[in-house]
Amino acid sequence: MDDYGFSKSARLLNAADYKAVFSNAQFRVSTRHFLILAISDNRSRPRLGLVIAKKHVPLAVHRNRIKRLTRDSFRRNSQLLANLDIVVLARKDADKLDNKQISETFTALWLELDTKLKRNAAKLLANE
RNA sequence: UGAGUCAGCCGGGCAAUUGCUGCUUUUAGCUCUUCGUUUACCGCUUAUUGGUAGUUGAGGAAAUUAGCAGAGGAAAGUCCGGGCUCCAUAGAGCAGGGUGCCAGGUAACGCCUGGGAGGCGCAAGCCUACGGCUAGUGCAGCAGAAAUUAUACCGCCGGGCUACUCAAUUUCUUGAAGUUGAAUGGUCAGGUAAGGGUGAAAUGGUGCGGUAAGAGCGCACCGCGCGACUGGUAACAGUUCGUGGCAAGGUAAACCCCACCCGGAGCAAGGCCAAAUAGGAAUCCUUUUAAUGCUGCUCGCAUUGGAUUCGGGUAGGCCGCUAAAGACCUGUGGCGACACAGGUUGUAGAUGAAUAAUUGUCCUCGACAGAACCCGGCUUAUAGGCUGGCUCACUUU
RNA sequence: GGGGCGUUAGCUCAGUCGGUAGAGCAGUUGGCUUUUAACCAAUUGGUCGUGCGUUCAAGUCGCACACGCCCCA
Repeated sequence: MDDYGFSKSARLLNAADYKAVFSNAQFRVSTRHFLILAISDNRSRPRLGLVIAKKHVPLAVHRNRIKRLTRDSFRRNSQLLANLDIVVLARKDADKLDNKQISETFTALWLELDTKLKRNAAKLLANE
């Protein structure tokens, strides 16, 4: 698990995968510009899906930019995210941020997600 | 040098590290899987055949090695045209829609080129839905006398009748009556279209003659219509000739007429494989009505009915999917758009959707903006920069 | 990606054939009522999405652009 690749096995591929995440999201973290939903799975690797609505980011160029930056941040931090299926949604004015701000935002969000995940695991252990 | 105008081109560069997609390629035969071969075991049957594990052959997926390629001039809007696919082989008529000076180019176009006409500009040059209201029908508020084969309200003009005033003159006794003329007013029947606050628009313009006053009523010049002639393929043009006193207002991005063009849907088209699920599906043959579909309608065509056979099909996957009316160079023809011939080159193909991120560095400090079946146009957005032609102004020689 | 529709007062909508744009609700003022609501009367409010064009005249006709909505797997 020391590669930083982002191939098809690391993406959500069809409508069923997305539906699973939306309908029973276990973890939610967000900022003013982004919302992250996630569920834990028994896979060996994390998977990412992106939902960048045209309504919130009107220009195709900006949508593509946000997706690229999100993927890049995801693959750099994939060790943190163990076996999660993650969906990232863009909110309004997400296109107003520059590249550096987006990268920083995601790094922070991954960390927050990681702490939530660990707390959850600890809780499960305590219950047992 | 400055201002302008037209045409063409570029659309951050370089390096390092880490990534993505496609194609080709390397490796281990460790993982999964499809089809075939064959061995053993198990179950079942008249025969077949099915399952599990292994041998071996071919292929695929994923991984791995290396290499190559990887957004635009608008990729955009979807405003037109074409290819391609299905609907019948794309058919007939009506309806409907589009185009609209002429000629040419093109696969085609609402595009482009050349020409004509009109308009703008000192000029280079630019702009124009630019057929027909002397085929028909309709429309024009308010204002104005009048809004359409013009009309006659005011005004102007002479005439008849009449009222009154003035002047001249006749008759007879101071005064009165009559006649004639002039001015003014009223009235009657006419003549006029020069002038008349209006209005977007008022039925040729200027001058002279003419007249009671006026008027293309007549004449000259200008303008306009029609015909001929000449030039031009044509639109159209003319210091040309003849003819008409002028009759013909606006609106067709009003209905409409004329000429030419258009079948419908769209890659979410359409085809193939195929969990789930539901009971039909495919092929052949046949016929009347009805229903549905092919476009709004009519004609016309197809399907539902019977027989034979066993596959059909949603999620998902694959094909369609990129070599093309291609790009570049040279030559020939043409004013040109473009065409033809020869040569060179091989240039994204994603699918929750690739072409990027970070750092360094340089400069002029980087605009508008992201392919989704493919082309030809148009339109709209766009920081800054480069090249060439032409025009005007100024300066110098 | 493709196809279709819309934009008029604060809100919901009319506007036929081009001729100075209306209705209902809401708002304001007055009346009625002890007061409020209801009711009655009067009244305010419009760059007709934006621009260019055709026309004497454009909400209406033509073109371009902007924004919003719906449908097709």
